[in-house]
Amino acid sequence: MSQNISDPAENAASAAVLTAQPAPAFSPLYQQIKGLILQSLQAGEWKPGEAIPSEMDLAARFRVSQGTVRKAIDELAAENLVVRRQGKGTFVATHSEQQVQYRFLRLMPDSGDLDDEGPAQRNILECRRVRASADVARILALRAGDAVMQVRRVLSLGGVPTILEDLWLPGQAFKGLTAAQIAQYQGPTYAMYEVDFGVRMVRAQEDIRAVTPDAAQCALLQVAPGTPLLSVERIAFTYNDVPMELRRALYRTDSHHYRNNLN
Amino acid sequence: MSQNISDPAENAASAAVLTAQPAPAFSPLYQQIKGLILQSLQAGEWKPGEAIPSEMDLAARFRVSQGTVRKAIDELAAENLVVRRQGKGTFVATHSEQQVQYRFLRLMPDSGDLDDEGPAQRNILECRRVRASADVARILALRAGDAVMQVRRVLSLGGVPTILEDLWLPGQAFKGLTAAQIAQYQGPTYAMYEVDFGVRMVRAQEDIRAVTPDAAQCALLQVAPGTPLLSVERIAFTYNDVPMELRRALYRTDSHHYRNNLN
DNA sequence: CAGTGGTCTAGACCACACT
DNA sequence: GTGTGGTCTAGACCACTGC
Repeated sequence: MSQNISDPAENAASAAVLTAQPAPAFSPLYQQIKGLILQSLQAGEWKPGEAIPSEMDLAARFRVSQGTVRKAIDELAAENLVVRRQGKGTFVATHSEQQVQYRFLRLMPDSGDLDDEGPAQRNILECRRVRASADVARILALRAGDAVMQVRRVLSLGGVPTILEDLWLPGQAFKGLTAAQIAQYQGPTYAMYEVDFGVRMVRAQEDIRAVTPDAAQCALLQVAPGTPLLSVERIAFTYNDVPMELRRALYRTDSHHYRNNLN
Repeated sequence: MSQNISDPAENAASAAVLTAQPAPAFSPLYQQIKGLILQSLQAGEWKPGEAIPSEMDLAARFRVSQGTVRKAIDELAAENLVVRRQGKGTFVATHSEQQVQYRFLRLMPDSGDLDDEGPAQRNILECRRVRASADVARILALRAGDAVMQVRRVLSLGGVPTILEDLWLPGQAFKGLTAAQIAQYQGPTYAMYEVDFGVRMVRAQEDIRAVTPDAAQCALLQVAPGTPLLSVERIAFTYNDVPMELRRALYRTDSHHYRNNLN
């Protein structure tokens, strides 16, 4: 089959691929299916934690074979957008109820496991609406001066203040965010974003440096002046690579380390 | 088909899965095929850069359908052990001739690309045979006191000394390694391991910290005393998760940063 | 038991590379 | 053209979950 497909569930213009002239823009059927499922995820047709239709149902809906739907879902699962559970169904991935509680946190205790230290204790120092500086605006794809929510907090692991981080969130999408909301929420902050703001983080990128903290930072992390810290700048993205959060954090690495697996 | 498979190319005992009692140890056919291909890779039946037999050939050899072989190879490709090239064949992955020259190096210039800075200039300070300390032995799965090769070098990017690293390699496998060999080899050091020692690194793990270098380290990297540096401890593994190299490196992060993508 | 995802097969056809 | 990997289909059966 060499034609493109559209979602019968949509009555408007087809979401098919062939657009302009230059390239034939050949795209395998399963990629098109993947795109359509992605649109439904993005549009919130199925909420995080919910099951999406069975492979047979989707195959019928898109008028393709089950195998083609399967390959599309395989890729979505590989990208952690969806989780397959044999015998039960395929579910929209969520930062809640996930085995790995902190999916994007690569900090590990030098011995033992993160879970041994109990849940991270959050100390919110600040949560206010501010105007985006030039660089924050650039990273979040906003205009300088646009409203952003800024949060500053200290995370303690095993009772020791270990992470000092500033978060910036687009003011539009995160209107009404409060310090209490962040402090009280059980589980990952990214799970709260899903529940309270309908924003689901899908991937992130971190840039890491070694830095010397200033006096204020030393005080907050209770380290001696001159102690080197890990500077971690994280940009988190929703669907379609839209940046939705900037974090600038300092990690103590005296009893923890940043673990990265390379393949 | 619910039985296990063995490689007709081997006349000895089957490599099948069923071993002990407790679990039926059910393993899909394609996993068994994957294991058999893995054994051949490990045994050097096909060398890095060479093509492995076509899917049809492998299907015939293992007496399964092409689709089953395909799924096995899909996983091997996902783990970067082989590379598929449409119209040409499937090739054993290699650290040479790979698009990404430095597969395990996550250091990026703050602006531009690593390639803009030209090839890294290697300055070998030391290359000698020593006895493994307790911690080096533990990491490399040797006994304390076993012979290891130790290398110390400085890598300069764009003319600036940026990485100071010590390498430890099992003395057995890397007998005869010389400073000249490391210095002269064009391309990644991991490519040299393949060519000169038949050792292929398959994955790695890095533990990262922020540290303050001592006077000697400052001198070698030409930084002021007190400059914070990134400490990167990397363990590189061959097939079967056997550790074959330990690197302890210091990265300058004044004009570069460590980039990590999280999914 | 029915429904879900997971495996396996066999065959057809397409896209790409080399010759 | 021939041979390679890549896509798509249709159908059978297996493994797991929950009613």
